[in-house]
Amino acid sequence: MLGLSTEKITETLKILHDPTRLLLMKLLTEKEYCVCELVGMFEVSQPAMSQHLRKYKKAGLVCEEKRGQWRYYCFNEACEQHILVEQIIGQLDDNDEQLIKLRSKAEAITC
Amino acid sequence: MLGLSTEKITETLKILHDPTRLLLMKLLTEKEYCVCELVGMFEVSQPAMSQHLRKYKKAGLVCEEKRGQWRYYCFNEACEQHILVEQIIGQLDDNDEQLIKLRSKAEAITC
DNA sequence: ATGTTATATAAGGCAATCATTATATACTTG
DNA sequence: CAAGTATATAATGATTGCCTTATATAACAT
Repeated sequence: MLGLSTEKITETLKILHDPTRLLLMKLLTEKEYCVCELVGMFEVSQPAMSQHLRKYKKAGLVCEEKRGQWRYYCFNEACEQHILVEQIIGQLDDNDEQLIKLRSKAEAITC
Repeated sequence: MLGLSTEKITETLKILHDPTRLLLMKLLTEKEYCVCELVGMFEVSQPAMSQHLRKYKKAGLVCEEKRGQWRYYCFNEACEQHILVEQIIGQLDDNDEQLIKLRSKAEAITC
């Protein structure tokens, strides 16, 4: 086991220490979402969501796919930090109220 | 497995996203240190170290023991977030240069 | 081509974080 | 008790982070 550098770990924790980004990452490990869905689910502004996603992208945490006028994001399972990320979100209570609400909202959204 | 709340996880990540506090936590899981040792090892000011330790303490991450004029700190293995913390520091490369330097400095310090 | 929708980027403001300087507390030693 | 050492706390200032507003880009529809 080689392990990660201090810098890589702190970079990852800086990204996931935000509640929106922590829950968002949990969802992105389960399936892909397009930006407009995420904006609706989290009730944040479109630029705010876009900036959250940019942080993930800069750290290599997500895959991005453009289809039509939409961009879909999901967790990049091949990233260097994938075990760390999986362990962190694995600590989340699966019955977390916010998570349940987010998932139910997702179903109601059509971009 | 119950899991932790979003707030508890983000609180913990906020504490460990700082490189000094990440490495420091790694050391505190191995053995106890007094504040003056830590100040010498990390080459930070005494108040800065004291404030780092206060953050740990506020989050319940450390045990504190006063012996003589020294205060010794170590990881609180009974804390709610102990698995999360152990997983995060478990990702650290054990041969991390900074870690090796810190440990060798520790031996040279006598308060 | 024009308008509309989806998304990104840039610029600005406010709040949180981190280190520093200064001061306080508490124990120890003479 | 006075001086010294270890530690904590408070106040200030600089930096960073996150959101907002405004604007740009790109795909699609008419």
